[in-house]
Amino acid sequence: MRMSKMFSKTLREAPSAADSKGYEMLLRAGFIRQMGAGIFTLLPLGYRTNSKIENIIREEMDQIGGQEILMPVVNPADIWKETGRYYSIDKEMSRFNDRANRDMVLAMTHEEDATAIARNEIGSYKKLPQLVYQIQTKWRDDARPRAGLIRVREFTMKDSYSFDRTVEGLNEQYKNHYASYFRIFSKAGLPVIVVGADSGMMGGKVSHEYMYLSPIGEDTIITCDKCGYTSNRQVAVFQKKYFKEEEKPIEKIKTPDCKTIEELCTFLNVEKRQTAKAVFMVGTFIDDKTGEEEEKLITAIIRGDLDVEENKLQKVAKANSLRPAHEEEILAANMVPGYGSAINCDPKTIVIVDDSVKKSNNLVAGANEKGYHLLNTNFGRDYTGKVADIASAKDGYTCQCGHTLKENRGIEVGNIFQLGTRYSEAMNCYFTDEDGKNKPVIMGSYGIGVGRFLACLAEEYTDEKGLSLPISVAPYQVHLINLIKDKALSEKIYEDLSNAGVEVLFDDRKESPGVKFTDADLIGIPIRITLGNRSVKEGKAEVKFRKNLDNNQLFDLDTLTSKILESIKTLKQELEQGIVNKELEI
RNA sequence: CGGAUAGUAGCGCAGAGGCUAGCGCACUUGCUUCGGGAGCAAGAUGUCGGAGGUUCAAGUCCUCUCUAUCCGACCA
Repeated sequence: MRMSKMFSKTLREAPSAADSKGYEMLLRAGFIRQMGAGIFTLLPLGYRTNSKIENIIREEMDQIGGQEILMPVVNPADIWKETGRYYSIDKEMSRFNDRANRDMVLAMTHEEDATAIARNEIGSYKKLPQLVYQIQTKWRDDARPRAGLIRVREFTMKDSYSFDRTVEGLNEQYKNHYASYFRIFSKAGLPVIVVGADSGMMGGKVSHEYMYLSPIGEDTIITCDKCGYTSNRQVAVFQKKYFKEEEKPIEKIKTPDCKTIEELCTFLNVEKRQTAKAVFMVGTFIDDKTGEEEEKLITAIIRGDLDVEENKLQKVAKANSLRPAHEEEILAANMVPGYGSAINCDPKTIVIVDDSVKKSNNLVAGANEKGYHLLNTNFGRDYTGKVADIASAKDGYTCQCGHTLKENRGIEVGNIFQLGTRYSEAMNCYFTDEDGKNKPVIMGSYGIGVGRFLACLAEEYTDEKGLSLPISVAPYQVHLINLIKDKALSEKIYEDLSNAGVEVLFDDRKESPGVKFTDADLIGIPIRITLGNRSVKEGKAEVKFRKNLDNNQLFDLDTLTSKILESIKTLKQELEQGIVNKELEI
C-alpha cells in the first residue's frame, strides 16, 4: 500500500474524547473514527488489524471443529418470546416493527437464532456433537458507552454455539474452547487471565471470562497468588471469620444519631463485625411466559464489616434486576432506614441473610424505630430468611486457601458459558437418542469481542510515540520509508518485497523525513526499512524493529528481501513462543 | 436513567453584547529545503449544533431541543 494513496490520515493532536492511551493512538494513527456514542468506523489500517484478529480466531475455531455460519442481525421477535428474553431484557435490546407491523429485534447475541436453526437441522443423535460459529455484528443499546472501543453499542463478535448429546460432550467442547481461547489471545500477543464468572443473562451454570488486566477495565477481578484462585468479584468467594458466643437476650437501647455503622460502632464502642446491617433493594421479577413485571422489596442482612455484592444478591433473590429502595418503600414494609433490620418486618419482604450473620450472634441491629437499636439479635431466634453468601470480596480479604486476596481491574475480552438445556427446552430443540427417546440438546455458547480485543491490544502495545502491534495483528509487516530522490530504487524494493509476499506499507509521499518517521512511529508497523542517502550509497538499507527503535541494523540491498523475510520469521517465532497452551481441569 | 461539562474550520482551541469571527496544526499553489512533525510567499475553508426569543445590534443573553464527553446507575 502506498501512503500517498491511503484513505486515512494521521492526527497530530488527540481528539479530546480520547481518554486512554490506546484509544488516543487508534484515533491518531487513523485506525478508527467515531460516528456516534458507541458507534465506530474501522478505517483501512484498523480494518486490516481487525481482519487479522478474525483470521486468528477462524483458524482456532476450525481447529476445534467449528463450522462458520452467518446468522441475521435482524430477528423476528417470536424466537425471543420463546425463550422469554424478549421480556426479561430491558432497553438494551432494540425493537422495531416492520412494514407488516411484525415485532422485530436487533439481535444482541444469537442463542435464539442458533437454537432455532439447530432444532431443524439436528434430529438425531447421529448428528451430534456440532459446533457452529460466526463473526458478526451485534447491537446492544448500552446506556453508557465509553472508553473508545472498550464499551460500545455496535460491535463485532465471534460467537460459537455447541450442541451435544451428553453433559460429557458439552464438557469436551467447553474444554476445547477454554484452551482455544488462550491460544487465540496469545497468538495476537494479548496477555489474559481466566476468571470464574457469573453467567448473567445467559442463564447457564458454569462460565469463565477472559480478562485483560488494565486499570481502565470496568470489571473487578479477585485473585490469589498462592492457590491460583481467580474470579470476577461478582461471584468471588472468600473465607469469613465467625465469632460465635453464648446467645444473650435481646435488648432495646437508645442510639440517637446512629444512622451508619460507623456512628453506631463509635457510640456503642463495638466492632463492625458485632453488628448486622440491613440493605434495602427493590427487585424486578419478570415472568418469562407473559412478560408481566412485579416489584418486590428485598432486605439483605449482612454483618457490619462486610458489603453486599449486588450481583450475588440478585441471583439468590432470582430477580431480573435490582435497584436501591426508596425510603417510602422501606417504611411501607415496617422498617426504618438507618435503624433497619428484618425483625418484625412485613412478611411479604424477601429477607436474604448472609451466612456471616447466621454464623455470628449477639449482633447489634436496627430496632425499626428511629433512634433505637437492638443488642444481641440472633438469626433464627429473632428473625428468619434465606441464608446465602451475598458478601463482596475485597482486596486484603482471606482466600479459602488461607492466603491474602488481591483485587485488580480487568476488561472482559471473551467468555464461555455452559448453557445446558435452558434454550433447547424453551425452544423445543430435541433430538432422538439411540434409545428412541427425545432429549433436549445440551448447549454451550462462547464469545469473543473482536473490537474490544483490538482495543486491548492497543492498550497493551502503545508507547509515547504510538502503537507497536505484534506482527500477527499489525496492519502491515513492513514499513518502507523512502528518503532518497532515486524513485526507481525504492519502487523496485517495494515491488520485490510485495512479490515475495511481504505486506508493505510504502511511504512514497513528498513529505519531510521528520513527518515520515513520526507517522511510522505512530502507526507502528513492526519492521521499518529506511532508504536514505547515507546507507544507500554503501549499498545498504537501514532496518529497525518498532518495538526497539534504538537498534539500527544495516542490510545489503542485494539480499534485502530475503533478509526481511527472515526478520518476519523471527518476529513470528518470538510470538509463537509466547503461545499459551492451558487446559481446563474439571 | 440521574448528576456534571461541552458543542465555533479536518484536529486542538480563542472570542463572554458592537460593525468583515480568529489562532496553531492540517489543506491548496509556487519557490527553496530534504535523516526526526522545514522555510518563505500566496490562497481556500465556517449555516458559531438546531429552533424560538430578548435587543437598534446575538457566536456572546434567555427558553426549548439535539448531540457528544465524563461521573454514577446499568451492562455479555
